[in-house]
Formats: sequence, structure tokens, C-alpha cells
Amino acid sequence: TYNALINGLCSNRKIESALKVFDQMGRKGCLPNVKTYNEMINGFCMTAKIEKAMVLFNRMLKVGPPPNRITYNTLINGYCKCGYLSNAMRLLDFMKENGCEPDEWTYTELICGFCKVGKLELASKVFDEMVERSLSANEVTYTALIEGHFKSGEVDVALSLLERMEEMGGELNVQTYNVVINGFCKENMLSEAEKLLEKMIERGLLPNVVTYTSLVDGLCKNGAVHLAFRVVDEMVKQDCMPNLHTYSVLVYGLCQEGKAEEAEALIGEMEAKGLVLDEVTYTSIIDGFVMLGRLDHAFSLLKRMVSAGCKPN
RNA sequence: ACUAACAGAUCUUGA
Repeated sequence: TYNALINGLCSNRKIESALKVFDQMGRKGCLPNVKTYNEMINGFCMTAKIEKAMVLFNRMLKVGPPPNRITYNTLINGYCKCGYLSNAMRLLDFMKENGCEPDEWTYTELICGFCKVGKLELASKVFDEMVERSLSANEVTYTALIEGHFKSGEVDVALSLLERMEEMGGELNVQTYNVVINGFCKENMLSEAEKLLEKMIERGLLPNVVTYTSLVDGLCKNGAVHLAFRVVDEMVKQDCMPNLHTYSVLVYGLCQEGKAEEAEALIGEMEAKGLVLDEVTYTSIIDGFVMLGRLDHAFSLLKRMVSAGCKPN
């Protein structure tokens, strides 16, 4: 009961409330088990409070319950997510010393972490260690590597990894396609991206809002805002609704073309749909008016942002 | 219902 509750609170980023429940349950004679601790640790990691996660971890080491593989994986992921890769590697050693065998998840998290900070060499070292331990890379591992190579501009390597994935059998999933489509878009290879979109549909996969938003962004950033709107029409036809990210990309695209007025109209449409604008959307539109020299209006949007309860960062 | 991969802005990225 308590675990379900804590998990629910953590997934909703209510870590403070989760902590209250966590502290209370002990007093009510129900001691937290490993899963409870893991959930709390993950909750802290997801909100970038790794130090607090480590406090709980140390308590587990001292008074139990002893950490298991999931505890270690969760913490390693937490360190990876905030770029502390050396701490993540230290935890890998520590878990081995304590007789806890790393698994595919452990290595995949580290590979992803190294890819995210552009350390492809280290990512492939981790990959090799994983293989030496006769663990096999799965679609998540490969997708992380593909993304890493795209972000480092090594499109050819990324594509050869994709081929390898296909050769090893198994269909690619939507998320893998998304990474490649977004990679192409970021490299301004829009026709490749569109070809891949068609291919995934042919293979019976349903593109989702991330797929379409990547394309919309690619088009906007290549001076084809009008085509971006056609993609949005298409996604709506496919019953895939544009979300905050999608609109935000369009707002930015319009503003970059000097069409801040049109962007503002779009914002009206977002509000009418009940979407809540965030600081990213506001920054785009404010910047749009700044670029037009209309500082008065930029400031009034800033006010509107604050009164809408959105905190400027 | 304990852990891993995907989309948006601004500023910065120093010999």
C-alpha cells in the first residue's frame, strides 16, 4: 500500500509528500523495504536531488535493507542524468565490489550518459565491458548509441549502427525511429527524415507526437514554416494531437521569420485548447518581439507570463 | 505501479 502511494507521488514529482509518507510509515510500524527505498531514491534522482538520494543509500548500507541491483542502477542513472559520469563509474565499481552484478540496464545507462556528454570513446569502452561480461546490447542500448553518434555529427556511424540493429533481427520501434528522424532533422537532412517517416508507416508503426514534432522543428529551422504547418495538419488527420512542444516549435519558427504577430495568434489558439504555456514558449515569443524592436510589447508579455503563474527563469 | 533510449527557447561555453 505504502509503496504504491509513494510511487504515485514520486511519478508526479511530489517528492516532498512522498518523503512525508516514507517517514510516517516507519512510525506506524510498517518498515520500508528495498522497493520503498528504491522508489524514494528514484524520486530524488528524477528531481535532480542526487545528494538526498545518496543519504538514503547510505542509510541502506548502514541499517538496511541492503541495496539491490535496482538501487545501484537507479543511482547510476541519477548521476548520469546530471552529468556526473565519474561518480556513476565509481558506483559501478562499488556495486561489483559488493557482489552485485551489473546488468544490461546498468551498462545502458552508462553508455547513454557518456553519449549525452559527447564522450563516445568512453561509451564504447563501457559497451565492450558489457559484451565481455556476456551481456548483450538491446534496442535501448543501440538507440542511445545512435543518438550519441548523431549528436557528435557522426551520421555515418549512427546509420551503420542502425543497420546492425536491423540485421540482428527484430523490428525497430517508434522511439528508435524518432532518434534517427530527429538526428536527420538536426543535420538538416530533411528529405532523409521524411523518407524514414514513410518507411516507419509502411512497416506498420504509428508515428507519435515526438516524431512529428521533430519534423516540424526541422522544417521551421530550415525556413519552411509553411511546410511545418502542413505536417501539423497531417498529424491531426492521423489523430495525433500537437502538444506544448509542437506549438512551441511553431511559435519559435514564426518569430524567427519576424512574424511575432502570427505567433501571438497561435498562442491564443494554444490557450483556447487549454494548453498551459511554459517558460520556453514565453521566451520564444518575447524574443520575437524584442527582435522587432517592440520592447513595450515584450515587457507586457513578460507581465502576462508572471500573472499566468509562469516563473521567468 | 522499484531502475535504462526520443522532440522546443534565451544566456554562456575563456587565452
